[in-house]
Amino acid sequence: MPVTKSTKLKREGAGPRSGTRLPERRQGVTLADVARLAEVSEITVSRILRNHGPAAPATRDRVLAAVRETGYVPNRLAGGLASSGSQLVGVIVPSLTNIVFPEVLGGIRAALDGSGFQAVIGVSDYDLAIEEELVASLLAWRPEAMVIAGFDHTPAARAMLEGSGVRIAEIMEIDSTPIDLAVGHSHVQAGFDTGQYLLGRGYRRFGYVGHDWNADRRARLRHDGLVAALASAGLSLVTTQRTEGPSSVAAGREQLAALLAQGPKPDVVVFSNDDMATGGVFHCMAAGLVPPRDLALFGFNGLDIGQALPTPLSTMRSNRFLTGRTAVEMLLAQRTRPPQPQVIDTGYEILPGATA
Amino acid sequence: MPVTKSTKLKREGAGPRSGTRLPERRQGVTLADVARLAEVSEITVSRILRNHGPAAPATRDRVLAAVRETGYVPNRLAGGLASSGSQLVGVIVPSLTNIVFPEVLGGIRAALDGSGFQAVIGVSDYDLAIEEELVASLLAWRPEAMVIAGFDHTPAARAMLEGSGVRIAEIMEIDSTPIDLAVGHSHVQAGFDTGQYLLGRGYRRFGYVGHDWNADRRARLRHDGLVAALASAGLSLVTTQRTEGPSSVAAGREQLAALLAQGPKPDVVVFSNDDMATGGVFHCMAAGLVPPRDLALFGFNGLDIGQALPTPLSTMRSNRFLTGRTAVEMLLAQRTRPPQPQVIDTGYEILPGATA
DNA sequence: CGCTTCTATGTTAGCGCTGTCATAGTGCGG
DNA sequence: CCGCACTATGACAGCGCTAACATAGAAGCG
Repeated sequence: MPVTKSTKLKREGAGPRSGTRLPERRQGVTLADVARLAEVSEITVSRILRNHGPAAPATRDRVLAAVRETGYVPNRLAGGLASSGSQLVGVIVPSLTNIVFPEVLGGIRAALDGSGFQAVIGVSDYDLAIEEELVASLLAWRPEAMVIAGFDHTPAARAMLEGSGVRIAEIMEIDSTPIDLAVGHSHVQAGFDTGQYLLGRGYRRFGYVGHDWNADRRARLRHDGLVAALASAGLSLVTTQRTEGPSSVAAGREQLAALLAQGPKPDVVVFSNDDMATGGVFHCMAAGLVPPRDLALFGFNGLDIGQALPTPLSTMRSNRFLTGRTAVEMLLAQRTRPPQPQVIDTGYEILPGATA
Repeated sequence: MPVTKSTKLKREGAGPRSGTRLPERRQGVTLADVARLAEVSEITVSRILRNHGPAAPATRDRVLAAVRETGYVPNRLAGGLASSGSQLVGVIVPSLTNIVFPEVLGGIRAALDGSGFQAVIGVSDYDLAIEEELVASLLAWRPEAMVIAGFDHTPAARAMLEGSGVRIAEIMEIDSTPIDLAVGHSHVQAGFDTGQYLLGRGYRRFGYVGHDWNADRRARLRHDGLVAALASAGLSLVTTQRTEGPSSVAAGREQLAALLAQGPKPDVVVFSNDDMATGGVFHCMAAGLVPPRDLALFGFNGLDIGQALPTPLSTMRSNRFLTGRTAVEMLLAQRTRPPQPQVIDTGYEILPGATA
């Protein structure tokens, strides 16, 4: 066999590269370098590294040795371009500091595990303009699929998503019609069920403590569902308190204090989520109020922190991990969009706890 | 206005080789399509889209209109390949569910904002083998820089990082010599200072509650620093409790209960971090112990949750956001590795709180 | 023993974009 | 008017890799 077959132009020159001998781990080792060292063609190296197509054990060993010796790291940009497939899944979430999103990402990573795909994460900070930029930016990497939290997108972002042709999962809610696939649960229904549950427990004077509705539209949907449940019993919220900022334990504490300092006294307060509700529990502790005797509290999400409280929080658990995993599993199982948008309900359950 | 304009020109000639004229990629507007529509060359479109080189206003308008009409999204794989620059920064963190890492990512994103660079995040789950895979995988995208938490890497991962030639920031600790740049603070010193501080407050019978040291080596460094401070006062830990699992509020609660149920009674317990310490506070609340009167508690990190507690946690605040931001700023400011490894201390401060 | 079927490897032709150098057009001073 | 410095645009050659199509032996087979 022809040993020194230089298919392409040989790159001679006083550059930082040296002969094909010493294992000098340098940036700029290419397939051609490995192929030359192993005395095979580039495509053979490529095939062996990807476990694609047949290969003689002896050749394989020689190639792998050459890879090790040169410290070769494949260039995915080139690989993706050549095969028009990036092995990437784009993910856009509004936040990473709200623990529910890292949990979703955990599910996504679990589904991706062993698939050879990798997630590229974008964080929109609850800002649709940033989300639009992220959509463009991630689409530019030609992902095989996209996962994006929520249904709220700018028209441009929606157009890009639709026009991209890649499979799209809109997750965390199912109260609207998705572009392609929705995985999550109904927040309106969750809010409604919360109301029904608490009415069933005998509460009648409902208070609400929430955070920014513009950013967290899902929190508003739950609120609306709650109000609907109350309305169906001829009731309405007796008092409401809402911060313009994001949800946090500190905000929940402050907002409950503010709520109780003014206006009618509720017998139960529903919080926009567990972070806020945990803050509410802290306020009660500091103020000497014992839930649910003096005041009942109810959250949403079913976070670990709420369940580790001295008095476990009464709340509703959503399946974040399952949502992320299911979304990616469905996306990878069927690489083309179905004729009709699909919706998967990952559900939720009430955690009775001891605060309501 | 997602009007249904004939965005993607329908291409026929589905034959395997339809000359070099009409591209009939299933789905994908390319520069060539835009160029044809705008009646300019591809390079002109490329230059205008990148704001690179001169362009007549009329041409620019025509090109931008064509881009809009076709819904063109640049292919970054191709762009990166051609210019050998991906505009990517690889980031590897051990976890996203531990809030400190999203906070670091916040700092990284802040530094990246407006730079045109994008972060690609890998999560190692505190597993060095996974970290090694991630290093290879991220390096394959030819990032301009890498940020990685900690100094602990497999030999192979270290070799890849060193050999890649790209700038590397090892963050969150500075107790070892970095490959290139370290940004963070000394955990040994933090542990030592914790000990000194508590000794100064009069505590003498120290207990320790921790979590998995194999995964979280930095927690161990703090422990070691604490022990050193005690030793310098002729003391040692009177009792220790450690879970094999990760840190969590629930684990902290259980471990403190276990610690108090057996062996000598401490007058202060130092926790491996704020999550664990918060669990400790919860245990005290449930057990009727009032800190610091009955038992003092001390954490690490300075998380919001600890400060929102009815009794704010005594702890040490580290600057996660600053660490992430500083690391990326330094990396981008100087694109080649300095002759000597650099170390930046982002420090910490004691939050007195009210539990110790 | 001619012919099909594998297996192992190579050759060719781009993937979509950008760096580099070349080429027209333009205003302007001398 | 010529040369000069620009400005605006284009032609061309790859970046590093892989799909698709060869090719050449080695079996398999009736």
